[in-house]
Amino acid sequence: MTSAVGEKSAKPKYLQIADDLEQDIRTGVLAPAADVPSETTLMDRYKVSSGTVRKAIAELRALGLVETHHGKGSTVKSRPPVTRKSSDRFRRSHRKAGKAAYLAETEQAGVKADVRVLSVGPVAAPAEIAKRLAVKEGAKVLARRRLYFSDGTPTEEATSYLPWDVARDIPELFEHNPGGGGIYARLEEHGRELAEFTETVRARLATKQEVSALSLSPGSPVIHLTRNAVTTEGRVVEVCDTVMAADQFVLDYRIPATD
Amino acid sequence: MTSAVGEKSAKPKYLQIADDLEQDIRTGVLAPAADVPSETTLMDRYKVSSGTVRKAIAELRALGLVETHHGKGSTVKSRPPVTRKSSDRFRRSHRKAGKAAYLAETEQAGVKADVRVLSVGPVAAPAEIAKRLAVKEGAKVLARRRLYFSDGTPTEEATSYLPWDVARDIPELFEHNPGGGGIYARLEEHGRELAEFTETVRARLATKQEVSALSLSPGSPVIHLTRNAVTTEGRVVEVCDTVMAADQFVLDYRIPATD
DNA sequence: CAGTGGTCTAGACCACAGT
DNA sequence: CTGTGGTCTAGACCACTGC
Repeated sequence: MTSAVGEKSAKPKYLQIADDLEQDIRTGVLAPAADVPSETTLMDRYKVSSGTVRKAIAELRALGLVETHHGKGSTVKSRPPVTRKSSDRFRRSHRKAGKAAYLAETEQAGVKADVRVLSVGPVAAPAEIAKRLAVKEGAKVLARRRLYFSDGTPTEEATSYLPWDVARDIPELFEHNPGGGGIYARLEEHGRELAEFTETVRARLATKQEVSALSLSPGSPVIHLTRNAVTTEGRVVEVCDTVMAADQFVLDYRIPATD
Repeated sequence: MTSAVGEKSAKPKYLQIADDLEQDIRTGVLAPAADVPSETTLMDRYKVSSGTVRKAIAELRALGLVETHHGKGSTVKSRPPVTRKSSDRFRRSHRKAGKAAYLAETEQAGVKADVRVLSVGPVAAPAEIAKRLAVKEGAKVLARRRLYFSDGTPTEEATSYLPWDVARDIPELFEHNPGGGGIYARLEEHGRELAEFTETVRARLATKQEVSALSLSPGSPVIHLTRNAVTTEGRVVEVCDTVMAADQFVLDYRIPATD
């Protein structure tokens, strides 16, 4: 008897089934990308009703171990290598060499990176962005929305906001491809010397829009990163709002031990 | 008719009910800490069966809007102010003033902070910790496990690991209370001058152990932060492994624009 | 004790995928 | 078309809370 479930145990059946399947996944009996047994198969195997099997599968989905597709079934998630955002990715020397930040890092991680620019144009500044840029809420700012891919799967959605008076004078910023070194290189070429960046990191569950944009499963966590680019004059000339699939990224920071 | 659900709409009933309740929460009809209507009440109100109501409530739980307690019911989550880990929390001047890092920051956020030291003593170094400390896996290291509370609710579990030869000479590190300024102050008093910290940030869903330790709901996201403390000689004298409830923390970092 | 949520059943019907 | 998952019902019984 391979499946002894429900024998006056403390654990509910659906958790026992989920744990069984989790074992199979972790030990490799169910390899990445393999099909999880269908609901009817599991109903037979464990002598339970559909609702119980469905709850077990839902548990695995919540753990991020499987993904389910209507009409096809559930498959074990593959664990793609994580990209690493080192905190030296904004080195001026990288920009001078014509590399944008995202390329400087994904390249050394051995991942095929890809960007699709979704939109470029004026928008009304949302509240938090306006505050960071020190403009009025709803003021006209330039927004550049883009979607990043690692090895073909979307992993990150980012929107850069620039004050209109800054962006106005830099025609490349209105192009889909802002040129080598990215928008930071263009800003520095036009007299906006960058002194520092500040990043704010939050983690939360993905919204419905993010689930579809990044093709996540509902209930997946995301990292929400908001970055200010500050010039030597102390002006914030760009705010970049980024949402990343949490399982794809590890963020690294260095903090000097100042007095 | 206040509750028009199920009228050949695209949306499943359980989502319509969840959306209804979400509106009530966001508009304040259901205030924080207020009781969500009981399942039987909702079954009556919407003329649906128990399973459908339960799925709606589960949806709200997944969104982090309510929490459910067996035998009592569901209540709207209060949104406690987020603590903010500014990257200047390791300033030597704070240590000299006798403040530990966690106090230096929570104090200025107006939150009642609390620590409980769970254990202090030698352990065998886990793989990743050993690598960071440059010792052999399984080597004896000093571990200090502690649990942090904000306004009475547990929000963060942290374990510090120190190489045995470093910890050995500092008796305060074996006490539950390491004294003013925390363990970093003690390290510096004993000739380990700290030059920098490096932090690695990940986000993921909470494990079962973390769910119970931090009293989260299953499927809640956590921030997993691992910090190295590096001396001027380049030695890593402490690794701190921290798991935080994601909705309680915002991490702030400054990155100078180096060449 | 009554009222709450937690688990589970044995079906039904619908929507989607692939043959 | 068959097989898959997605929604839903109308109950049952159990476990926890608080009076």
